[in-house]
Amino acid sequence: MPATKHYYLTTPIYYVNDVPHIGHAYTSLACDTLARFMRLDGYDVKFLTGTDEHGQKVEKSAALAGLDPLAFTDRVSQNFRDMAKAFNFTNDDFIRTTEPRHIQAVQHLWQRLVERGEIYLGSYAGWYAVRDEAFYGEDELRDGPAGRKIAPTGAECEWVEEPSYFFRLAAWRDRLLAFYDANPDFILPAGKRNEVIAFVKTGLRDLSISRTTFKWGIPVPGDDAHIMYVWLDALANYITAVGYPNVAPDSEFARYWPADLHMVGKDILRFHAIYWPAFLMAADLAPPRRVFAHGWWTIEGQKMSKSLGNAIAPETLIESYGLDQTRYFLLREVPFGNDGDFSTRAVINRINGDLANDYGNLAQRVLSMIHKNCGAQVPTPGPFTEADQRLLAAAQGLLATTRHEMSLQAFNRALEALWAMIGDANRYVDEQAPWALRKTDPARMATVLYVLAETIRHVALLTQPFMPGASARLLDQLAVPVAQRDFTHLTPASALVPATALPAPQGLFPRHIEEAAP
RNA sequence: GGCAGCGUAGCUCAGCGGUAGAGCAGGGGAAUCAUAAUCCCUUGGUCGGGGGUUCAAAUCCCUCCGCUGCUACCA
Repeated sequence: MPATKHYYLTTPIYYVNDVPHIGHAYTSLACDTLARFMRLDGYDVKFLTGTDEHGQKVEKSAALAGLDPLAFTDRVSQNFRDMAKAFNFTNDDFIRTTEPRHIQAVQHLWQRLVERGEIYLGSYAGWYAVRDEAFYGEDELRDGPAGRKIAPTGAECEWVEEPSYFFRLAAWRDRLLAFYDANPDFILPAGKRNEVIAFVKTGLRDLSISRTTFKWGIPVPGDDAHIMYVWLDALANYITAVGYPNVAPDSEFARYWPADLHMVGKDILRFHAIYWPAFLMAADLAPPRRVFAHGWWTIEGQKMSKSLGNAIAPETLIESYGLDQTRYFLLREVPFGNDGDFSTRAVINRINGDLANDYGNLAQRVLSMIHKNCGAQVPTPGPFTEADQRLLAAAQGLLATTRHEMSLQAFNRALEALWAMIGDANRYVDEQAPWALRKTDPARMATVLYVLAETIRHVALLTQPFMPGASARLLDQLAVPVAQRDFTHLTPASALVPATALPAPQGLFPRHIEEAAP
Protein backbone atom coordinates (compact mmCIF):
# COMPACT_ATOMS: atom_id res chain seq x y z
CA MET A 1 0.00 0.00 0.00
CA PRO A 2 1.86 3.12 -1.19
CA ALA A 3 1.67 6.07 1.14
CA THR A 4 -0.14 8.98 -0.40
CA LYS A 5 0.03 11.35 2.55
CA HIS A 6 3.34 13.17 2.90
CA TYR A 7 4.80 14.94 5.89
CA TYR A 8 8.00 16.96 5.78
CA LEU A 9 9.45 18.37 8.98
CA THR A 10 12.75 19.92 9.88
CA THR A 11 14.93 20.94 12.77
CA PRO A 12 16.97 24.08 12.32
CA ILE A 13 20.43 23.42 11.00
CA TYR A 14 22.59 23.74 14.06
CA TYR A 15 25.48 26.14 14.03
CA VAL A 16 28.42 23.85 13.73
CA ASN A 17 30.59 25.93 16.01
CA ASP A 18 28.32 25.18 18.99
CA VAL A 19 28.70 22.22 21.28
CA PRO A 20 25.47 20.19 21.34
CA HIS A 21 23.46 20.70 24.53
CA ILE A 22 20.05 19.89 25.90
CA GLY A 23 18.45 22.62 23.79
CA HIS A 24 19.60 21.07 20.51
CA ALA A 25 18.53 17.65 21.68
CA TYR A 26 15.13 19.01 22.66
CA THR A 27 14.40 20.50 19.25
CA SER A 28 15.41 17.33 17.47
CA LEU A 29 13.58 15.14 19.97
CA ALA A 30 10.31 16.95 19.33
CA CYS A 31 10.77 16.43 15.61
CA ASP A 32 11.78 12.80 16.00
CA THR A 33 8.73 12.03 18.10
CA LEU A 34 6.45 13.71 15.63
CA ALA A 35 8.16 11.98 12.72
CA ARG A 36 7.71 8.59 14.36
CA PHE A 37 4.09 9.35 15.15
CA MET A 38 3.29 10.38 11.60
CA ARG A 39 5.03 7.31 10.13
CA LEU A 40 3.05 5.03 12.40
CA ASP A 41 -0.04 6.93 11.38
CA GLY A 42 0.55 6.11 7.74
CA TYR A 43 2.39 9.14 6.40
CA ASP A 44 5.35 9.15 4.07
CA VAL A 45 7.62 11.21 6.31
CA LYS A 46 10.77 13.14 5.56
CA PHE A 47 12.57 14.30 8.68
CA LEU A 48 15.54 16.59 8.11
CA THR A 49 18.26 17.87 10.39
CA GLY A 50 21.78 19.11 9.76
CA THR A 51 24.43 21.72 10.36
CA ASP A 52 25.00 25.32 9.35
CA GLU A 53 28.68 25.53 8.50
CA HIS A 54 29.41 28.93 7.04
CA GLY A 55 30.22 32.29 8.56
CA GLN A 56 32.96 34.33 10.07
CA LYS A 57 32.99 32.53 13.39
CA VAL A 58 33.59 29.18 11.72
CA GLU A 59 36.32 30.71 9.62
CA LYS A 60 38.02 31.98 12.75
CA SER A 61 37.57 28.82 14.79
CA ALA A 62 39.05 26.81 11.96
CA ALA A 63 42.06 29.11 11.76
CA LEU A 64 42.47 28.82 15.50
CA ALA A 65 42.42 25.04 15.23
CA GLY A 66 44.96 25.21 12.43
CA LEU A 67 42.60 23.64 9.91
CA ASP A 68 41.05 24.79 6.71
CA PRO A 69 37.37 25.52 7.24
CA LEU A 70 36.05 22.46 5.46
CA ALA A 71 38.27 20.08 7.39
CA PHE A 72 37.21 21.85 10.56
CA THR A 73 33.51 21.52 9.82
CA ASP A 74 33.97 17.91 8.78
CA ARG A 75 35.18 17.32 12.29
CA VAL A 76 32.73 19.33 14.37
CA SER A 77 29.59 18.54 12.44
CA GLN A 78 30.18 15.01 13.62
CA ASN A 79 29.17 16.15 17.13
CA PHE A 80 25.62 16.67 15.91
CA ARG A 81 25.51 13.37 14.08
CA ASP A 82 26.68 11.70 17.28
CA MET A 83 23.90 13.40 19.21
CA ALA A 84 21.30 12.16 16.74
CA LYS A 85 22.67 8.65 17.06
CA ALA A 86 22.73 8.75 20.84
CA PHE A 87 19.06 9.75 20.93
CA ASN A 88 18.13 7.25 18.26
CA PHE A 89 16.72 10.03 16.10
CA THR A 90 15.21 8.84 12.86
CA ASN A 91 16.14 11.73 10.58
CA ASP A 92 16.00 10.70 6.95
CA ASP A 93 18.73 13.11 5.89
CA PHE A 94 21.48 15.18 7.47
CA ILE A 95 22.28 18.25 5.47
CA ARG A 96 25.46 20.30 5.64
CA THR A 97 25.50 23.74 4.09
CA THR A 98 28.98 23.05 2.72
CA GLU A 99 27.69 20.28 0.46
CA PRO A 100 27.69 20.85 -3.32
CA ARG A 101 23.96 20.15 -3.53
CA HIS A 102 23.32 23.06 -1.19
CA ILE A 103 25.67 25.51 -2.84
CA GLN A 104 24.01 24.74 -6.14
CA ALA A 105 20.52 25.18 -4.72
CA VAL A 106 21.26 28.48 -2.99
CA GLN A 107 22.93 29.97 -6.02
CA HIS A 108 19.95 28.95 -8.10
CA LEU A 109 17.60 30.56 -5.61
CA TRP A 110 19.71 33.71 -5.65
CA GLN A 111 19.57 33.95 -9.42
CA ARG A 112 15.88 33.41 -9.35
CA LEU A 113 15.50 36.31 -6.94
CA VAL A 114 17.72 38.48 -9.12
CA GLU A 115 15.64 37.64 -12.19
CA ARG A 116 12.51 38.64 -10.36
CA GLY A 117 13.99 41.95 -9.31
CA GLU A 118 14.03 41.12 -5.61
CA ILE A 119 17.76 41.75 -5.11
CA TYR A 120 19.73 44.95 -5.70
CA LEU A 121 23.25 46.16 -4.99
CA GLY A 122 23.53 48.86 -2.36
CA SER A 123 25.76 49.52 0.56
CA TYR A 124 25.58 48.41 4.11
CA ALA A 125 26.58 51.06 6.60
CA GLY A 126 26.68 51.25 10.34
CA TRP A 127 28.68 51.63 13.51
CA TYR A 128 31.08 48.73 13.65
CA ALA A 129 33.19 47.66 16.60
CA VAL A 130 36.25 45.86 15.33
CA ARG A 131 36.90 44.37 18.75
CA ASP A 132 33.40 42.83 18.96
CA GLU A 133 33.08 42.14 15.24
CA ALA A 134 29.58 43.47 15.44
CA PHE A 135 27.44 46.33 14.26
CA TYR A 136 25.56 48.46 16.75
CA GLY A 137 22.51 50.65 16.40
CA GLU A 138 22.79 54.40 16.84
CA ASP A 139 20.63 54.24 19.99
CA GLU A 140 22.86 51.64 21.63
CA LEU A 141 25.93 53.85 21.54
CA ARG A 142 27.15 56.41 24.00
CA ASP A 143 29.54 59.25 23.33
CA GLY A 144 33.16 58.73 24.22
CA PRO A 145 36.11 61.13 24.30
CA ALA A 146 36.88 63.17 21.18
CA GLY A 147 33.46 62.51 19.64
CA ARG A 148 34.03 58.78 19.42
CA LYS A 149 31.16 56.32 19.74
CA ILE A 150 31.35 53.62 22.38
CA ALA A 151 29.40 50.32 22.24
CA PRO A 152 27.61 48.90 25.31
CA THR A 153 30.51 46.48 25.63
CA GLY A 154 32.93 49.38 25.91
CA ALA A 155 34.42 48.81 22.48
CA GLU A 156 35.14 51.76 20.25
CA CYS A 157 33.05 51.93 17.08
CA GLU A 158 33.74 53.35 13.66
CA TRP A 159 31.42 54.21 10.82
CA VAL A 160 31.82 51.55 8.16
CA GLU A 161 30.34 51.26 4.73
CA GLU A 162 30.64 48.24 2.50
CA PRO A 163 28.87 47.27 -0.69
CA SER A 164 26.14 44.74 -0.11
CA TYR A 165 23.33 43.10 -1.96
CA PHE A 166 19.89 43.66 -0.47
CA PHE A 167 16.68 41.71 -0.57
CA ARG A 168 13.60 43.88 -0.99
CA LEU A 169 12.02 42.77 2.26
CA ALA A 170 10.26 46.07 2.91
CA ALA A 171 8.00 45.47 -0.06
CA TRP A 172 6.75 42.22 1.46
CA ARG A 173 5.16 43.70 4.58
CA ASP A 174 1.56 43.66 3.41
CA ARG A 175 1.81 40.34 1.61
CA LEU A 176 3.28 38.77 4.74
CA LEU A 177 0.50 40.18 6.89
CA ALA A 178 -2.06 38.84 4.45
CA PHE A 179 -0.34 35.46 4.56
CA TYR A 180 -0.43 35.34 8.38
CA ASP A 181 -4.06 36.35 8.27
CA ALA A 182 -4.96 33.62 5.80
CA ASN A 183 -2.97 31.01 7.74
CA PRO A 184 -3.74 31.49 11.43
CA ASP A 185 -1.75 28.40 12.45
CA PHE A 186 1.35 29.29 10.45
CA ILE A 187 3.10 30.46 13.61
CA LEU A 188 2.61 28.57 16.85
CA PRO A 189 2.25 29.10 19.73
CA ALA A 190 -0.25 31.92 19.35
CA GLY A 191 1.66 34.30 21.61
CA LYS A 192 4.67 34.11 19.35
CA ARG A 193 2.51 34.67 16.31
CA ASN A 194 1.27 37.93 17.79
CA GLU A 195 4.82 39.09 18.38
CA VAL A 196 5.77 38.42 14.80
CA ILE A 197 2.73 40.19 13.43
CA ALA A 198 3.33 43.19 15.66
CA PHE A 199 6.89 43.33 14.42
CA VAL A 200 5.96 43.14 10.77
CA LYS A 201 3.25 45.74 11.20
CA THR A 202 5.76 48.33 12.35
CA GLY A 203 7.42 48.02 8.96
CA LEU A 204 10.33 46.10 7.51
CA ARG A 205 13.67 47.27 6.18
CA ASP A 206 15.41 45.74 3.21
CA LEU A 207 17.74 42.99 4.25
CA SER A 208 21.46 42.94 3.65
CA ILE A 209 22.21 39.50 2.23
CA SER A 210 25.87 39.59 1.26
CA ARG A 211 29.25 40.34 2.80
CA THR A 212 32.66 41.22 1.49
CA THR A 213 34.52 41.12 4.81
CA PHE A 214 35.11 37.40 4.96
CA LYS A 215 35.33 34.48 2.59
CA TRP A 216 33.84 31.39 4.22
CA GLY A 217 30.46 31.21 2.55
CA ILE A 218 28.70 30.68 -0.72
CA PRO A 219 29.84 33.06 -3.47
CA VAL A 220 27.25 35.36 -4.98
CA PRO A 221 26.74 34.23 -8.60
CA GLY A 222 28.52 36.61 -10.92
CA ASP A 223 30.19 38.64 -8.19
CA ASP A 224 32.92 36.73 -6.41
CA ALA A 225 33.75 39.67 -4.19
CA HIS A 226 30.58 38.85 -2.24
CA ILE A 227 29.54 35.84 -0.29
CA MET A 228 25.98 35.30 0.82
CA TYR A 229 25.17 36.30 4.32
CA VAL A 230 23.94 33.74 6.76
CA TRP A 231 20.19 33.57 6.55
CA LEU A 232 19.61 33.16 2.87
CA ASP A 233 22.25 30.44 2.89
CA ALA A 234 20.97 28.73 6.02
CA LEU A 235 17.24 28.84 5.42
CA ALA A 236 17.54 27.49 1.91
CA ASN A 237 18.72 24.16 3.33
CA TYR A 238 15.09 23.19 3.70
CA ILE A 239 14.56 23.20 -0.06
CA THR A 240 18.00 21.88 -0.90
CA ALA A 241 17.18 18.73 0.98
CA VAL A 242 14.16 18.04 -1.20
CA GLY A 243 16.17 18.44 -4.36
CA TYR A 244 15.66 22.09 -5.31
CA PRO A 245 16.10 23.36 -8.00
CA ASN A 246 14.56 20.21 -9.45
CA VAL A 247 10.87 20.97 -9.03
CA ALA A 248 9.55 18.62 -11.71
CA PRO A 249 6.16 17.01 -11.04
CA ASP A 250 7.75 13.66 -10.14
CA SER A 251 10.51 15.22 -8.00
CA GLU A 252 11.10 14.96 -4.29
CA PHE A 253 10.37 18.65 -4.14
CA ALA A 254 6.92 18.14 -5.60
CA ARG A 255 6.25 15.40 -3.11
CA TYR A 256 7.37 17.17 0.07
CA TRP A 257 7.26 20.90 -0.48
CA PRO A 258 5.88 22.99 1.16
CA ALA A 259 7.28 21.69 4.41
CA ASP A 260 4.63 20.84 6.97
CA LEU A 261 6.65 22.00 9.93
CA HIS A 262 9.82 23.91 10.72
CA MET A 263 10.60 23.35 14.37
CA VAL A 264 12.71 26.19 15.78
CA GLY A 265 13.88 27.69 19.04
CA LYS A 266 12.21 30.96 19.86
CA ASP A 267 15.44 32.87 19.17
CA ILE A 268 15.30 32.20 15.45
CA LEU A 269 11.58 32.54 14.93
CA ARG A 270 11.85 35.83 13.07
CA PHE A 271 14.08 34.40 10.41
CA HIS A 272 11.72 31.51 9.81
CA ALA A 273 8.44 33.35 10.11
CA ILE A 274 9.33 36.55 8.25
CA TYR A 275 12.42 36.29 6.07
CA TRP A 276 11.89 32.74 4.91
CA PRO A 277 8.32 33.03 3.63
CA ALA A 278 9.29 36.33 2.01
CA PHE A 279 12.28 34.74 0.23
CA LEU A 280 10.11 31.88 -0.95
CA MET A 281 7.20 33.95 -2.14
CA ALA A 282 9.65 36.26 -3.87
CA ALA A 283 11.01 33.24 -5.74
CA ASP A 284 7.44 32.14 -6.48
CA LEU A 285 7.75 29.12 -4.21
CA ALA A 286 5.21 28.13 -1.56
CA PRO A 287 5.95 29.11 2.03
CA PRO A 288 6.03 26.36 4.67
CA ARG A 289 2.81 25.36 6.39
CA ARG A 290 3.93 25.94 9.95
CA VAL A 291 6.74 27.29 12.09
CA PHE A 292 6.64 26.23 15.71
CA ALA A 293 8.78 28.14 18.20
CA HIS A 294 9.45 26.14 21.33
CA GLY A 295 10.82 27.41 24.65
CA TRP A 296 14.07 27.14 26.57
CA TRP A 297 15.18 24.96 29.43
CA THR A 298 16.65 26.35 32.59
CA ILE A 299 18.82 24.05 34.67
CA GLU A 300 17.84 23.78 38.34
CA GLY A 301 16.22 27.20 38.01
CA GLN A 302 19.30 28.74 36.39
CA LYS A 303 19.56 30.08 32.90
CA MET A 304 21.88 28.01 30.74
CA SER A 305 24.97 30.04 30.05
CA LYS A 306 28.56 29.67 29.05
CA SER A 307 29.75 31.65 32.06
CA LEU A 308 27.90 29.37 34.47
CA GLY A 309 29.04 26.36 32.49
CA ASN A 310 25.81 24.62 33.40
CA ALA A 311 24.82 23.41 29.95
CA ILE A 312 23.98 19.73 30.04
CA ALA A 313 25.50 17.46 27.44
CA PRO A 314 22.76 15.30 25.91
CA GLU A 315 24.79 12.14 26.44
CA THR A 316 24.98 12.83 30.16
CA LEU A 317 21.20 12.75 30.43
CA ILE A 318 21.00 9.40 28.72
CA GLU A 319 23.71 7.96 30.95
CA SER A 320 22.06 9.26 34.11
CA TYR A 321 18.42 8.48 33.43
CA GLY A 322 18.14 6.32 30.35
CA LEU A 323 17.10 7.30 26.85
CA ASP A 324 13.37 6.63 27.06
CA GLN A 325 13.17 8.28 30.46
CA THR A 326 14.93 11.38 29.18
CA ARG A 327 12.71 11.54 26.11
CA TYR A 328 9.61 11.18 28.25
CA PHE A 329 10.61 13.83 30.74
CA LEU A 330 11.47 16.46 28.14
CA LEU A 331 8.17 16.09 26.34
CA ARG A 332 5.94 15.54 29.37
CA GLU A 333 7.14 18.03 31.94
CA VAL A 334 6.32 21.27 30.15
CA PRO A 335 3.54 22.41 27.83
CA PHE A 336 5.34 22.41 24.49
CA GLY A 337 6.10 26.00 23.55
CA ASN A 338 6.68 27.15 27.14
CA ASP A 339 9.98 27.48 28.90
CA GLY A 340 10.72 24.73 31.39
CA ASP A 341 13.05 23.89 34.20
CA PHE A 342 15.22 20.82 34.21
CA SER A 343 15.85 19.65 37.75
CA THR A 344 17.04 16.34 39.11
CA ARG A 345 14.10 16.23 41.48
CA ALA A 346 11.57 16.75 38.70
CA VAL A 347 13.15 14.08 36.49
CA ILE A 348 13.18 11.53 39.27
CA ASN A 349 9.57 12.32 40.16
CA ARG A 350 8.53 11.67 36.59
CA ILE A 351 10.57 8.50 36.27
CA ASN A 352 9.36 7.01 39.52
CA GLY A 353 5.82 8.36 39.54
CA ASP A 354 4.73 8.24 35.91
CA LEU A 355 6.97 5.59 34.41
CA ALA A 356 7.79 3.09 37.17
CA ASN A 357 4.65 3.34 39.32
CA ASP A 358 1.90 4.12 36.83
CA TYR A 359 2.92 2.65 33.49
CA GLY A 360 5.59 0.10 34.31
CA ASN A 361 3.80 -1.31 37.30
CA LEU A 362 0.49 -1.57 35.43
CA ALA A 363 2.18 -3.67 32.79
CA GLN A 364 4.02 -5.72 35.38
CA ARG A 365 1.02 -6.50 37.60
CA VAL A 366 -1.10 -7.53 34.61
CA LEU A 367 1.52 -9.50 32.73
CA SER A 368 2.73 -11.26 35.79
CA MET A 369 -0.79 -12.39 36.73
CA ILE A 370 -1.28 -13.65 33.21
CA HIS A 371 2.03 -15.43 33.32
CA LYS A 372 1.26 -17.17 36.60
CA ASN A 373 -2.43 -17.86 36.19
CA CYS A 374 -3.14 -18.16 32.49
CA GLY A 375 -0.43 -20.55 31.43
CA ALA A 376 1.75 -17.73 30.01
CA GLN A 377 -0.70 -17.26 27.17
CA VAL A 378 -3.03 -14.48 26.13
CA PRO A 379 -6.13 -15.29 28.22
CA THR A 380 -9.37 -16.27 26.55
CA PRO A 381 -12.09 -13.75 27.39
CA GLY A 382 -15.73 -14.49 28.10
CA PRO A 383 -18.57 -12.00 27.64
CA PHE A 384 -17.63 -8.36 28.33
CA THR A 385 -19.33 -6.45 31.10
CA GLU A 386 -20.19 -2.78 30.89
CA ALA A 387 -17.00 -1.91 32.77
CA ASP A 388 -14.95 -3.97 30.32
CA GLN A 389 -16.52 -2.26 27.36
CA ARG A 390 -15.96 1.16 28.88
CA LEU A 391 -12.27 0.51 29.31
CA LEU A 392 -11.86 -0.91 25.82
CA ALA A 393 -13.80 1.96 24.29
CA ALA A 394 -11.54 4.45 26.08
CA ALA A 395 -8.49 2.64 24.70
CA GLN A 396 -9.90 2.77 21.20
CA GLY A 397 -10.54 6.49 21.58
CA LEU A 398 -6.89 7.23 22.30
CA LEU A 399 -5.79 7.50 18.69
CA ALA A 400 -8.19 10.30 17.87
CA THR A 401 -7.14 12.25 20.95
CA THR A 402 -3.41 11.87 20.55
CA ARG A 403 -3.62 12.51 16.82
CA HIS A 404 -5.32 15.81 17.51
CA GLU A 405 -2.81 16.86 20.16
CA MET A 406 0.13 15.87 17.98
CA SER A 407 -1.27 17.90 15.09
CA LEU A 408 -0.81 20.92 17.38
CA GLN A 409 2.58 19.76 18.66
CA ALA A 410 0.98 19.43 22.11
CA PHE A 411 3.23 16.54 23.15
CA ASN A 412 2.48 17.02 26.82
CA ARG A 413 -1.26 16.80 26.28
CA ALA A 414 -0.94 13.69 24.15
CA LEU A 415 0.99 12.09 27.01
CA GLU A 416 -1.55 13.30 29.55
CA ALA A 417 -4.28 11.55 27.59
CA LEU A 418 -2.29 8.31 27.58
CA TRP A 419 -1.66 8.59 31.30
CA ALA A 420 -5.35 9.19 31.99
CA MET A 421 -5.89 5.84 30.29
CA ILE A 422 -3.20 4.24 32.43
CA GLY A 423 -4.92 5.64 35.52
CA ASP A 424 -8.25 4.22 34.40
CA ALA A 425 -6.62 0.85 33.85
CA ASN A 426 -5.03 0.83 37.31
CA ARG A 427 -8.42 1.68 38.87
CA TYR A 428 -10.04 -1.07 36.84
CA VAL A 429 -7.53 -3.57 38.20
CA ASP A 430 -8.41 -2.61 41.76
CA GLU A 431 -12.15 -2.65 41.11
CA GLN A 432 -12.11 -6.00 39.38
CA ALA A 433 -9.57 -7.51 41.79
CA PRO A 434 -8.49 -10.38 39.53
CA TRP A 435 -6.49 -11.88 42.40
CA ALA A 436 -9.80 -12.55 44.17
CA LEU A 437 -11.44 -13.86 41.00
CA ARG A 438 -8.66 -16.38 40.67
CA LYS A 439 -10.32 -18.41 43.42
CA THR A 440 -13.97 -17.57 42.86
CA ASP A 441 -14.35 -17.20 39.10
CA PRO A 442 -11.28 -18.02 36.96
CA ALA A 443 -13.17 -17.44 33.72
CA ARG A 444 -14.01 -13.91 34.77
CA MET A 445 -10.41 -13.40 35.85
CA ALA A 446 -9.30 -14.37 32.35
CA THR A 447 -11.69 -11.83 30.86
CA VAL A 448 -10.44 -9.06 33.13
CA LEU A 449 -6.81 -9.81 32.33
CA TYR A 450 -7.60 -9.94 28.64
CA VAL A 451 -9.28 -6.55 28.75
CA LEU A 452 -6.26 -5.15 30.55
CA ALA A 453 -3.76 -6.68 28.15
CA GLU A 454 -5.67 -5.32 25.20
CA THR A 455 -5.79 -1.88 26.80
CA ILE A 456 -2.06 -1.99 27.43
CA ARG A 457 -1.53 -2.96 23.79
CA HIS A 458 -3.22 0.26 22.74
CA VAL A 459 -1.18 2.36 25.14
CA ALA A 460 2.08 0.70 24.14
CA LEU A 461 1.43 1.28 20.44
CA LEU A 462 0.85 4.95 21.14
CA THR A 463 3.87 5.42 23.40
CA GLN A 464 6.16 4.15 20.62
CA PRO A 465 6.95 7.62 19.21
CA PHE A 466 7.86 8.91 22.65
CA MET A 467 9.66 5.92 24.10
CA PRO A 468 10.57 3.61 21.25
CA GLY A 469 12.75 1.25 23.28
CA ALA A 470 10.48 0.57 26.22
CA SER A 471 7.39 0.45 24.04
CA ALA A 472 8.96 -2.18 21.82
CA ARG A 473 9.89 -4.27 24.84
CA LEU A 474 6.35 -4.04 26.16
CA LEU A 475 4.88 -5.01 22.81
CA ASP A 476 7.31 -7.94 22.72
CA GLN A 477 5.96 -9.03 26.08
CA LEU A 478 2.45 -8.92 24.64
CA ALA A 479 3.68 -10.94 21.62
CA VAL A 480 2.45 -8.25 19.24
CA PRO A 481 4.04 -9.03 15.86
CA VAL A 482 6.38 -6.31 14.64
CA ALA A 483 4.30 -6.02 11.49
CA GLN A 484 1.26 -5.11 13.60
CA ARG A 485 2.60 -2.12 15.43
CA ASP A 486 1.46 0.77 13.29
CA PHE A 487 -1.67 2.71 14.12
CA THR A 488 -3.91 0.85 11.71
CA HIS A 489 -3.83 -1.87 14.34
CA LEU A 490 -5.44 0.28 17.01
CA THR A 491 -8.71 -1.50 16.37
CA PRO A 492 -10.55 -4.55 17.70
CA ALA A 493 -9.72 -6.30 14.44
CA SER A 494 -6.10 -6.49 15.53
CA ALA A 495 -6.87 -7.39 19.12
CA LEU A 496 -4.67 -9.85 20.98
CA VAL A 497 -5.30 -13.42 19.94
CA PRO A 498 -6.26 -15.72 22.86
CA ALA A 499 -3.86 -18.56 23.58
CA THR A 500 -0.89 -16.81 21.99
CA ALA A 501 2.20 -17.74 23.99
CA LEU A 502 3.74 -14.89 25.99
CA PRO A 503 7.33 -14.49 27.17
CA ALA A 504 8.10 -14.02 30.85
CA PRO A 505 7.37 -10.44 31.89
CA GLN A 506 10.26 -8.13 32.72
CA GLY A 507 10.30 -4.75 34.41
CA LEU A 508 9.95 -1.86 32.00
CA PHE A 509 11.11 1.14 33.96
CA PRO A 510 13.23 0.55 37.05
CA ARG A 511 12.72 3.01 39.87
CA HIS A 512 15.44 5.64 39.98
CA ILE A 513 17.24 5.49 43.29
CA GLU A 514 18.76 8.83 44.14
CA GLU A 515 22.45 8.66 44.80
CA ALA A 516 23.42 9.56 48.34
CA ALA A 517 24.34 13.20 48.70
CA PRO A 518 28.09 13.70 49.05
C1' G B 1 9.34 54.30 26.73
C1' G B 2 5.85 51.45 23.24
C1' C B 3 3.21 46.78 22.24
C1' A B 4 1.76 41.96 24.18
C1' G B 5 1.16 38.42 28.01
C1' C B 6 1.15 36.66 32.95
C1' G B 7 0.22 36.94 38.55
C1' U B 8 -5.26 30.92 41.13
C1' A B 9 -3.64 25.53 46.94
C1' G B 10 3.60 24.21 49.37
C1' C B 11 5.21 23.31 43.75
C1' U B 12 3.65 23.14 38.34
C1' C B 13 -0.55 24.73 36.12
C1' A B 14 -6.13 24.31 34.19
C1' G B 15 -10.55 27.16 34.57
C1' C B 16 -11.92 32.79 31.80
C1' G B 17 -19.78 35.40 33.84
C1' G B 18 -23.32 31.38 37.78
C1' U B 19 -21.58 29.66 44.99
C1' A B 20 -12.95 27.46 43.57
C1' G B 21 -10.12 22.53 40.06
C1' A B 22 -6.04 18.74 38.43
C1' G B 23 -1.21 16.52 38.97
C1' C B 24 2.78 16.31 42.40
C1' A B 25 4.01 17.12 47.64
C1' G B 26 1.55 16.57 52.92
C1' G B 27 -2.14 13.59 56.26
C1' G B 28 -5.47 9.18 57.07
C1' G B 29 -7.36 4.51 55.40
C1' A B 30 -8.13 -0.05 52.14
C1' A B 31 -6.06 -3.82 49.52
C1' U B 32 -1.97 -7.36 48.68
C1' C B 33 -1.94 -9.04 41.79
C1' A B 34 2.52 -5.88 41.12
C1' U B 35 8.85 -2.47 40.45
C1' A B 36 6.47 -1.22 49.01
C1' A B 37 3.90 -0.31 43.26
C1' U B 38 -1.99 0.46 43.38
C1' C B 39 -6.85 2.32 45.05
C1' C B 40 -10.03 5.44 48.24
C1' C B 41 -10.64 9.62 51.48
C1' U B 42 -8.43 14.11 53.08
C1' U B 43 -5.58 19.01 54.80
C1' G B 44 -4.79 23.34 51.97
C1' G B 45 -6.52 29.22 48.29
C1' U B 46 -10.70 36.07 50.91
C1' C B 47 -8.12 33.31 42.54
C1' G B 48 -1.54 40.05 43.19
C1' G B 49 -3.94 45.11 45.71
C1' G B 50 -7.96 48.67 45.04
C1' G B 51 -12.25 50.45 42.42
C1' G B 52 -16.30 49.64 38.83
C1' U B 53 -20.20 46.97 35.59
C1' U B 54 -23.79 42.92 36.78
C1' C B 55 -29.06 39.58 40.11
C1' A B 56 -24.13 37.11 39.89
C1' A B 57 -16.70 38.17 38.51
C1' A B 58 -10.46 34.26 38.78
C1' U B 59 -13.73 35.04 34.69
C1' C B 60 -15.74 41.84 31.76
C1' C B 61 -13.89 47.29 32.50
C1' C B 62 -10.47 50.92 35.02
C1' U B 63 -6.28 51.62 38.05
C1' C B 64 -1.98 50.34 40.98
C1' C B 65 1.97 46.72 42.14
C1' G B 66 5.13 42.68 40.53
C1' C B 67 7.09 39.40 36.70
C1' U B 68 7.97 37.89 31.49
C1' G B 69 8.33 38.38 26.17
C1' C B 70 8.92 41.45 21.66
C1' U B 71 10.92 46.25 20.16
C1' A B 72 15.79 43.56 13.07
C1' C B 73 20.62 41.83 10.62
C1' C B 74 23.30 38.19 17.18
C1' A B 75 23.76 31.15 13.23
